Amino acid sequence: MADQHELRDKGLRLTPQRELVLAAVRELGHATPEEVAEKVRQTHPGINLSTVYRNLETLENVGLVQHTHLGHGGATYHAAEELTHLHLVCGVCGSVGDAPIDVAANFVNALADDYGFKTDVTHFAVYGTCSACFAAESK
Amino acid sequence: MADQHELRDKGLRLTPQRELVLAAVRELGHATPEEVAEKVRQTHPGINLSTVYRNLETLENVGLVQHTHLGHGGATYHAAEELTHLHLVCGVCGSVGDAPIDVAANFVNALADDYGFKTDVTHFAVYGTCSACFAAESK
DNA sequence: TGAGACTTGCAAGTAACTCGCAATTAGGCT
DNA sequence: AGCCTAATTGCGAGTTACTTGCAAGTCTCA
Repeated sequence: MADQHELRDKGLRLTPQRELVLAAVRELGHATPEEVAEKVRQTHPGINLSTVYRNLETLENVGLVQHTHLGHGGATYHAAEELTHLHLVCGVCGSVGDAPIDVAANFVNALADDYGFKTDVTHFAVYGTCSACFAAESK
Repeated sequence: MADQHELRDKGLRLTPQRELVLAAVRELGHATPEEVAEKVRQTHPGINLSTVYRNLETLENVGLVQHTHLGHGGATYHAAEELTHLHLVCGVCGSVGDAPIDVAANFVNALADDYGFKTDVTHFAVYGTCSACFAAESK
């Protein structure tokens, strides 16, 4: 029942929709609001898209999920506990790879030291060309 | 007249709209399509927004401009020759700072060595909190 | 100068959210 | 256990930021 309490603990009401949205985000890893809605509809067909949007926002406010910009405009949501990696988005094939935050540690520190800028590397994706596409491209 | 040839050289037709869009991007540094349109309207009031979008796309295809995602969904355009810096977007105040690409060199290399991922650091903004907001936040 | 391809302007269309509001429902209280 | 109030949901309309189809206009090259 820890699952029921984490929402209550944050001062949120425990509604089926809310639980399902959170569960969907966790299960999907990273997903657009649309994908979350689709997932939730498997068990709760009537859920409205705006409810999904509002719940994602609410859950984000209390720190249970976070969104990341992977490009093209739309945001994708992650469970907060999974946000331990950064996203490598390939501009050619569109794939999204992961890399541990550590690889960016130097970069983050440099920005902090030189510009006082406190970087959240997970919020935006890192754009480039993945190894597969790079190999294909340069052939 | 080099200005007229650079478009022709790329195999593009030289239309007033096209020139003005390119000039606007250069003058504005970084701008949304909407801002480009507004700028162009100062000298060419009738220009249509879709013409701006299409020209930005065309100019991007031939490498004269590039777009960057600064968050919130919209893209901003830059003249290709100005893309020598990365963008530090503050999530609190929304300001966009610049930093030379060099600070990311280590990071880019690490990604290349460990993941074969060829990063284009200028394409996506770097998200975080600027020094001013960080100071204000932690008070 | 003339033909043909490329461009533009315009209007309608689409995608992805956002907002207002009435009906519903969770939770604390008694 | 039942009630009351505020939070939440569903729904429809509205908004924002582009995208697309097409006819009319314009640039190039021969």
